[in-house]
Amino acid sequence: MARPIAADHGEKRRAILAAAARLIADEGYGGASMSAIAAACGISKGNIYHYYPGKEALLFDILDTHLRALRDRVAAIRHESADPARQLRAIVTELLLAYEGADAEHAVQLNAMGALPQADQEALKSYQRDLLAQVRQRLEALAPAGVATDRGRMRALTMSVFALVNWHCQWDGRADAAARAAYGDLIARLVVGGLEALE
Amino acid sequence: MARPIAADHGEKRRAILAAAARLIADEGYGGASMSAIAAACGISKGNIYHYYPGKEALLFDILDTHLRALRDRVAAIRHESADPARQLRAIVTELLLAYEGADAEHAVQLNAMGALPQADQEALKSYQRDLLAQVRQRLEALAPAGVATDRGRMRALTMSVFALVNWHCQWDGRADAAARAAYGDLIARLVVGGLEALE
DNA sequence: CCTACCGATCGGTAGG
DNA sequence: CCTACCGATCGGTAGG
Repeated sequence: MARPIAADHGEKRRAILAAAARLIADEGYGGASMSAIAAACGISKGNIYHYYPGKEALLFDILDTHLRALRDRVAAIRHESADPARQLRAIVTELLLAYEGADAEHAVQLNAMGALPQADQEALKSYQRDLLAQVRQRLEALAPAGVATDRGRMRALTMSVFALVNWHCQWDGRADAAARAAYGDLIARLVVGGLEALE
Repeated sequence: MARPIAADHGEKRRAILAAAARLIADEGYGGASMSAIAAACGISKGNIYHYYPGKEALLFDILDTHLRALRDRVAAIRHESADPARQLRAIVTELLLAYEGADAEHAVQLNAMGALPQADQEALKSYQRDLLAQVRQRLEALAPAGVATDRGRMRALTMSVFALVNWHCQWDGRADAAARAAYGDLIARLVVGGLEALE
């Protein structure tokens, strides 16, 4: 009879993923060695290769898991208001809250995604496109008519919202949930108020 | 008699710096080898150690040169108007224009500055503080009274402006000068309009 | 014949 | 300004 998969298989896999994210965030992809990742988990380096065929697969799984979770969290928001300004605030706040406890994964996205082959990067960018669409949709509803139909400016505005959200960890990575919600509110006000000021 | 410094010493040093910035931007600090940097310059690896005592010194010089140039450019702006909104636009546009042709150095700042010892990072952050002060000063003049005296919110707003400026290369790194000026204008309008909407 | 690991070491390459 | 190397460590895999 075949031996069953160890009961802690999934748990250990998650531990490897978390340790790898932390080390790659701190040391970069090239600077984080498989040995160091293994040591951080209290296992042998060889043992990692039972869970992942190689270092690149580990990096991909970190980003795939992280970005899919972000997309799913934002897609699952039950908007309590039809007001696009409130919906925008709900989305950016949800992202800021999701980054709490995922700062390592977020840093890996910013500084190590380029280490993946182009095809893998494309697969990950589809999650990002879903997120961008959620934001752009609300911005289009909020923008003055002349701006909402300007594809170039709508792209710039959508990217600007992600700039604000994604940069937050750079200057307030240790913010608690209340501070994140307050910044989400600030971002939403800034963008909604700013949009009205565009011609 | 001591041998004079080669006529092309400075030129070669700059070539090493530019090649190192490009490779560290693309591969990360750990992934960019001294051999690869040397090969990109058409010199031997050992020759780099004639110009720099080590890899870290190279990284520091990339960032020191880049950030000092940014600070000096912004400090040298001759503001043609006393209007803080126009001054803010001039500052963010100057930064966006300075990033043109310095995308590698900018990327190194974002993804490899953490590889330096804390003391070196502090030295570099003093340039960043100068830049932040230039922006914060204008935001304080523009913000409603209740906001301008709120240190936490002023910090968040200042960091938000840098989020917008520093994130630009992520989605439009190949923008020409006109596109950069247009985005600087958009950022300034968004922030100035948004500030007025805060209580 | 399977999975789950270990200690040891592979061929190459890193920074210096 | 190069070749030739060093101690160590890299990502990845062997036998048991």
